[in-house]
Amino acid sequence: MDYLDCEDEVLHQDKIEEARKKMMNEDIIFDLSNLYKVFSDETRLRILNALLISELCVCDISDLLGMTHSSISHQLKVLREMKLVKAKKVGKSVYYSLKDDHIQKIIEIGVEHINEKEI
Amino acid sequence: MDYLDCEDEVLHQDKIEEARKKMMNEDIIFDLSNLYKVFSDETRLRILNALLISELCVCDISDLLGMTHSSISHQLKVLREMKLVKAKKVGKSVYYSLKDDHIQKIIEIGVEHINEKEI
DNA sequence: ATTATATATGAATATTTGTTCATATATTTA
DNA sequence: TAAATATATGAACAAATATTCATATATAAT
Repeated sequence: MDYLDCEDEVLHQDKIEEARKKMMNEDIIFDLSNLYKVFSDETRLRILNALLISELCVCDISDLLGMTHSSISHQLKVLREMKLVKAKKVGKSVYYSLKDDHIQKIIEIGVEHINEKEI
Repeated sequence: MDYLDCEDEVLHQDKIEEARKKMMNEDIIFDLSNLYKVFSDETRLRILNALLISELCVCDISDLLGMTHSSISHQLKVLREMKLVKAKKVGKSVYYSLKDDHIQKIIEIGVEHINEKEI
């Protein structure tokens, strides 16, 4: 059904071709979307924010955020799978900390954008 | 029900307090989560990626991504609301372009993280 | 004025996802 | 060894969200 299509004269074939050539490949887009998905949840952002300040065990995080251990543990699993945090087991406790400093940078740029937006 | 709680000895009150003091406020966390939500969808990332290369009308983007105008238009609305793109109407067409350069930075850091992860 | 085209949008649907609940596992203590 | 504690996880449920479909609006062309 060509009601979906625009007249040829409307399309900018040169621009479309240029974009087609220069765009990132689909695998990277997929990975990127999954990475940002991690930052799109308030609970995970709060966990990352807390770990940016101090290494913490699951109990600490639950207490700090006022949420159940289960909920926190599920989210920590997501963060582990995305290689954003690392876990260190000591006795019955598991201590979590950030794995690299991209996290801080990503959050900083986000904050910048939000602050500029308000102007 | 205190089965949710840890023994007091397990909690690190000093660290918890420090984190509580230094953490970003909830409004910013909320705004941040909404910003990253935009980047968490492949279609929106592809649109942003295309606009990073060239200004394009809705028809161009639909053609480039092989998706319906409706779908693209819905996503462009999200991008407009988050002030990530701007629209310029010329005749029947609407040309979209990026609103600021945080977008490029956010994507770049994301790509960096993904590349390092694979090592 | 009427028709066609480009874009926008509300509603419905299907999928994804965060939390809860129940339970499992691992470690420590009695 | 048995009981208690810290964490992890599968399944169920509820909420959020991307696309489709139908339709509306705005501009241009006839």
